[in-house]
Amino acid sequence: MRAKNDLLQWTRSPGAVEGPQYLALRDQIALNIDMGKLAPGTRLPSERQMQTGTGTARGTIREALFQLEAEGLIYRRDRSGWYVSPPAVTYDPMRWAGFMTYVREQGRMPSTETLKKETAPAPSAVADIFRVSPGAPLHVIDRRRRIDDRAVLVERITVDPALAPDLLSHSLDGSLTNILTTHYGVTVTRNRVDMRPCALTKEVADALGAKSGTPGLLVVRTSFDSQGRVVEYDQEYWRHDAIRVHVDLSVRP
Amino acid sequence: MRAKNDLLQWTRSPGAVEGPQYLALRDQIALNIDMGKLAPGTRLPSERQMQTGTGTARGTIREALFQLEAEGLIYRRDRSGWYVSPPAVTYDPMRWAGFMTYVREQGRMPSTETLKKETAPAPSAVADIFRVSPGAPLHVIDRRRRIDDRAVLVERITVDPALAPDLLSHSLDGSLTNILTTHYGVTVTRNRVDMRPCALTKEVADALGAKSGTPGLLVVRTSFDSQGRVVEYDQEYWRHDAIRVHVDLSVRP
DNA sequence: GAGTGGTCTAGACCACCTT
DNA sequence: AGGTGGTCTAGACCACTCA
Repeated sequence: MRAKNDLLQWTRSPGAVEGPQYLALRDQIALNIDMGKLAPGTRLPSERQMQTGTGTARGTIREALFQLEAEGLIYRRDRSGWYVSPPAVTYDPMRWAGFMTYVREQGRMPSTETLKKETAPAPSAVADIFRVSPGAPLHVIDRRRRIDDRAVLVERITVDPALAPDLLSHSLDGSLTNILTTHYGVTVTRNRVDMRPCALTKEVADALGAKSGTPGLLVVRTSFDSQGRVVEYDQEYWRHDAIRVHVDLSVRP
Repeated sequence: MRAKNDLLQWTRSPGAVEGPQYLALRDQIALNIDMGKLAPGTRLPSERQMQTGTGTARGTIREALFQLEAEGLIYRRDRSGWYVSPPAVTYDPMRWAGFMTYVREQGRMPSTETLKKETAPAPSAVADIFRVSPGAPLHVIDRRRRIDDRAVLVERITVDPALAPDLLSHSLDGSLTNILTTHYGVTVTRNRVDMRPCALTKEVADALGAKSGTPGLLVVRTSFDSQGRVVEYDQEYWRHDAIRVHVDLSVRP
C-alpha cells in the first residue's frame, strides 16, 4: 500500500531532445542501480506496475528491461520477475585455480551440485577431441554452480574412463581436477581455454532458471597431461553478467 | 522477381509439440545458415516479406531475429536490413601480435581508420590509471577497425605525452605499438587484458553502423613498460559476433 | 520516393511461480 | 487464486537508407 517504487517517476520531459522513451526508462533504472538505490538481488517492480500512471505500453517497458539485461545490469527469473545483477566474478585463465577457489578468494560463496553423471557413448565431435572412436564410452558429468546461491553456470565435463575408471563413484561436488590428481595420479600440464558469447539454449536456461535465449558466455576448457592426452573436456555455460575475464602477462626475460 | 527465399516455407507443423513459434522460425533460419544456404554477408528478406503468407505478426518475426542476433548468427545494419554474420576471428591475448597481424594470419582483410586524434585533459578515471593529476593532457586516439570491410570494433587509445610527445603527427592507421617502439624507444614488457560482455552505447553503435544496445564485448588492454609506467590504455568495443578468445597454457618445467 | 527497420500502442491469452 | 512474465496479434507513424 505504499509508494513502492521511485522508478515510476520517470515521466519523460515533454520538450526533451532525447531519443526513444525506452532508453529514457533504461537510464532511469540504470541510474537507480548505479547510485545504489537498487541493491544487487533486489527485485524490480512488475512490468505492469511500471506502466501505471505513464501511458506507456508494456512492450515499451520490456524493451528497456531487455536493454538492461543485455548490459548485464539486471537479469530475470523465469516468470518470477526482474532482479538487479550481483557483481561479476573475475576469471583468470592463466591461474590454475578452480571455481571454488577463485570465487571464495573474491569474498563470495561458491557451491556445486551434480545434476547427472553417466558413462555414455561419445558423440563424434567429442570423440575426435579424445581421439577415440565415435560411440566409445566416456564419463559425462553435468554440474550446476552457484555464487551466493544464484545459479551462474552449468557445465558438462567429459573424462576418458581409461584415465579414471571408477570416477563416477566419487562425490563430484568439489574440485574434479583434485580427484583426478589424488586418486588417479593424473597431472595436467596444459590447459586450453576458448571463450565466446552465445545465447543459452532451452536446456541450459532451464537449469539456470533463466529464459531460453538469454545472453551467455561459453567457456570451453581442455586439459592435457604430459603425454598430450586429453584429461578433461569442460563446456561451461555462464550467465553473461556473472563473469569477467582477466589476463596479465609479462615478457619472460 | 523470383521466388526469392525459402525462408518463408516455415509454416509450423500444426500438431507439433514444440514451443513458441518465434523459436521455430529461428530454427528455420539457423538451419539455412548452418547448411550454407545463406552465406555470410547475405541479406535476409525483409521483415515484412517474411510475414507474407504466414499469419505471423511482425513483432514475432523480430523476436526470432533478435534471438539469432544474440547468438551471433546474424547482425543488422541500422535501417538497412539483417545480414548473416561472417565467422569470428580468434584473439589470443597471450600472443603479442596486433590486430593487423592476427586478422591477416586468419586469412581475413584488416583495415584501420582514425576517427579522431587530440590531446585532451584526462578524465579522473583515466588519470588514475596513468598516475597523473585529473585534467593533465593525454593523447586520445579514436579508431575504427574493419575485417573484410565490415566494421567490427571501435577503440579509444590513451597515451601519455611524456612518453611520446608528438605522437599525433604520425599516421595512426597501422600498429600503434610499432610507432611507440620505433620512434620513441618505448618497450612494452607487461600487458593486462580485461574482457566483459556489454551493450553498445549509441556513440559506439553509430560508428559501427549498428543499433544502440546491440550486444558487444569490451576488451580493455593496458600496456606497461619495464619501469611499470602505463604506455598505452586501449578500450576496444567489439561486435560480439566478431571475436573469439583463445588461451593456451603449459606448465613451465 | 519506395522500402526498411525502429518505435509505440492496446489489446489478448497462456504457462508458470508464488502464496 | 492471483499475479508474473512469455507469447502473440494488428495495427500505426517515424527516421532513415538506398536506388
